Amino acid sequence: MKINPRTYEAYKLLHDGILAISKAEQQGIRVDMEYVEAKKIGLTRKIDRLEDEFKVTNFFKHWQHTSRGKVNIHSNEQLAHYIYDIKKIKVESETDSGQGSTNEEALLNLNIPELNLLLEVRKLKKIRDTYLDAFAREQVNGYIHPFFNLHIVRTYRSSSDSPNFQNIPKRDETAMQIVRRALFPRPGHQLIEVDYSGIEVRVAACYHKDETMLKYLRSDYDMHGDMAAQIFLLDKYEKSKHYTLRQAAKNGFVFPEFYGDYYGNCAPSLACSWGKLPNGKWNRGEGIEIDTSNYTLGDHLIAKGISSLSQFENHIKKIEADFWGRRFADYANWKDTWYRLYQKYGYIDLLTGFRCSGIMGKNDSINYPVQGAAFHCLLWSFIEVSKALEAGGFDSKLIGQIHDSMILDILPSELEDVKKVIRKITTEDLMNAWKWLIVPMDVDIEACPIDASWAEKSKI
DNA sequence: GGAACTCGCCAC
DNA sequence: AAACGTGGCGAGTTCC
Repeated sequence: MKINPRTYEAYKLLHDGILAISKAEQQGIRVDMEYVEAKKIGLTRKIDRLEDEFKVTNFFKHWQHTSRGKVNIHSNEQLAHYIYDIKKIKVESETDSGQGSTNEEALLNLNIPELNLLLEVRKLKKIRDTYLDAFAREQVNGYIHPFFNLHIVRTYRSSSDSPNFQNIPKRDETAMQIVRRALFPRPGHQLIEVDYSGIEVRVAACYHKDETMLKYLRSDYDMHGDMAAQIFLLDKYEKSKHYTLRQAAKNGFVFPEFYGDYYGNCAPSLACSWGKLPNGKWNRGEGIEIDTSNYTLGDHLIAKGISSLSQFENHIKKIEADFWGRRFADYANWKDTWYRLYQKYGYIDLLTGFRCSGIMGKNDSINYPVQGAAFHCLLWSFIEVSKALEAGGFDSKLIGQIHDSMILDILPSELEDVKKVIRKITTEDLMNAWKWLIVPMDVDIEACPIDASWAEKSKI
């Protein structure tokens, strides 16, 4: 049987990939079990205290009083029934199945102070029961060996389990500190993480080849800064003053739009992050300062003639039209063409030789090939780094991977050499291996001090 | 008593 | 016309 060379190349990537990954899995990550056990006890104490505090509130007493059986304060079904059926509070947001929502956002919107206790308990239980328990359960002789699967995900990305090493808390400072404090390198070593910067945006550009996007990616021009200026009506974007707004533009508009979201979702979520008053006007007193004075974003937008959410939504609608109609018109055209091709043939082919078939919506057909090929850049690099470390007789080892990054356990005296090896592979060698990569690639490297936990990672 | 479901929440 | 992509996992719950 004749095999398409592209298919063979894809097969080979998974074959070499799983070999490199299995070596990392064997290596494992050290866990401080004394710390884990002590922390679990501490968290349990805190959780018990918060639960006791909750159980003497009028809110709980009424909930229990109106309930047939014994209330389980961790049952969202019971909570939703009490809030929306018994207390008859209007449902503002629903779950996928159409029930009244009890997630954090929904509960905060109810403005019931007692519920903050429940939310705090949820956070602590998540840390204890999902992360610390998993480390304790999965560790063997003080090391966990997370699995990294290449055969699960529809997009040909990876997944991880037992324990999942790809969703360790990072953004929430408290959760991050508690959980990452449990993970260590081998004695005398240090942990480092190497991640590709903006890899999905770059890989997407290799599909659509949008002229404006290529310019952004091949130069120092700042796409998110430009979008911040447009969205927040700044005369001139200045990194020192407007960095928060740049983050808001990036995470509240640009990325959601790339994933297929639209202004109807983006505008309200952008707006609520700096405080919209109940009457729909901007809150003058609070919000993000856009310069060093007390002049807030609310003040600024009102001055620019946007004083209500509906005006802001209309503003974002226009920006979206400009975003896809003018700024990234080639990109938008590619999305249409690409989806039509899927509809015609029933499958899509990735730049890395993989084929996705099955039922897909438009967003799926656009996102799958990007997500998959972006991960394959990481996987290719992971394989090459694994081979290079072995061939070079290094004692530094790969220990894991998180979609666009690799994590290593480093012998400090090898750090500089390992960094050189990695930089060459991830930038030069990858570009040479895959000619479809038409924009430069770049990696950020973060490191922990010697013998320090993974909570102490910082840019180097 | 386990499979399968919903919901919430962690990551990229 | 529709409207954010991919996972893993714990707890509660229901089904068989």
